[in-house]
Amino acid sequence: MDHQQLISETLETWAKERPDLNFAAMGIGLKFDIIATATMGLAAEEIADLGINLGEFDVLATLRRNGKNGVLTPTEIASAALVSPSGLTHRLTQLEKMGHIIRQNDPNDRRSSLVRLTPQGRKIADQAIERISEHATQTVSSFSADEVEVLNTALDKVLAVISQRLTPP
Amino acid sequence: MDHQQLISETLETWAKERPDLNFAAMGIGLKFDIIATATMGLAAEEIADLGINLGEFDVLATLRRNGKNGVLTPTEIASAALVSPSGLTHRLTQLEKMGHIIRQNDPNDRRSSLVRLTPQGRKIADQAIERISEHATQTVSSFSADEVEVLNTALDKVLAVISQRLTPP
DNA sequence: TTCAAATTGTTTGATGTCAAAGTAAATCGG
DNA sequence: CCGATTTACTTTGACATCAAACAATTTGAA
Repeated sequence: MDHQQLISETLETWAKERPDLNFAAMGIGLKFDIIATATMGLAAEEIADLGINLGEFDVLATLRRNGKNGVLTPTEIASAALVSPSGLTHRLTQLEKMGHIIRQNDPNDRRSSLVRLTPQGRKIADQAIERISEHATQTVSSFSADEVEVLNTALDKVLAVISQRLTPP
Repeated sequence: MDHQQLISETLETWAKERPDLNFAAMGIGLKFDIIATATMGLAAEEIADLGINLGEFDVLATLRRNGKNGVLTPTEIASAALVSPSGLTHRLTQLEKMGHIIRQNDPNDRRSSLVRLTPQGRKIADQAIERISEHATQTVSSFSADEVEVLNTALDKVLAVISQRLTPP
């Protein structure tokens, strides 16, 4: 059974068992989840043979995007990559083992450290972003410019609502 | 920094570092991921005090939706809940400990078993679906009927494309 | 009938994540 | 200047998940 069928069947059977409830909105949430899971899974496959997963890519990308130096503190990376401090420590340890980053002492703050992208790490980041952006472009290649805009607008509106909900009024 | 800002900043800095690539489509994927993560996180919070997580809810829901008996085999549940066999075993073990389901022998196939929702499990499933559907409805309550339809249409189109990609041509 | 192949569910081992506790250092109020 | 608080990162412990190996059983073809 494919995903669309799974979703519609879920909504239909729920409607039958609980006709007192409204499942239209829940269906939207379900679609988001399935799309996001599939999209991220495909992106992960694109870079798997580079030896990194999406979380590690996110760290490399954050450093790579950050302009000329490719140097950030763990705290800066963690907030940009939406990962917990402990999660980041693990990612950095892995990336350091692979030689994609190095950890240096921060001369201005001995609690902190400086995470620096190595030339090798930069190369991997570039290969990964090429593949990921290209794959994403392919995925929506059947959409017209109008459709892409409609989609983006809708997503932005949902994002705005979600942000409100995350920061309770 | 909020999510929308994080996304736009990510796309802008990438565009600056790699002007040779196109990041519009990747931004859409990023939005999907952030929306889905937030939505699922909020849904999980809604049911946390019932003592179950979203994965366990999915199992209870699958049984609850399944009509009169509330009985399915593990294989049937796994395919409906998009979980691996080993992941399902763990969920069933937890739910059995809580008294929400029981595992019985399948009289027709001794390799298999029958998973049955207990009255208590049914009650939890009903409470959970009430909260989750209501919360989802609230989330899109600021959308017009038209906007909801536009969103659903767009999501269906994305789902269709994703399904193709998952089953390579 | 018989035995190889397929199916069903569990176990095992590994991974990636987070929350909370821990360690070390910087900051700030008195 | 000094002690309490805050900040920065790591360590520890717990958890959910998956893939692969496994054990038990059924199916199906010769």
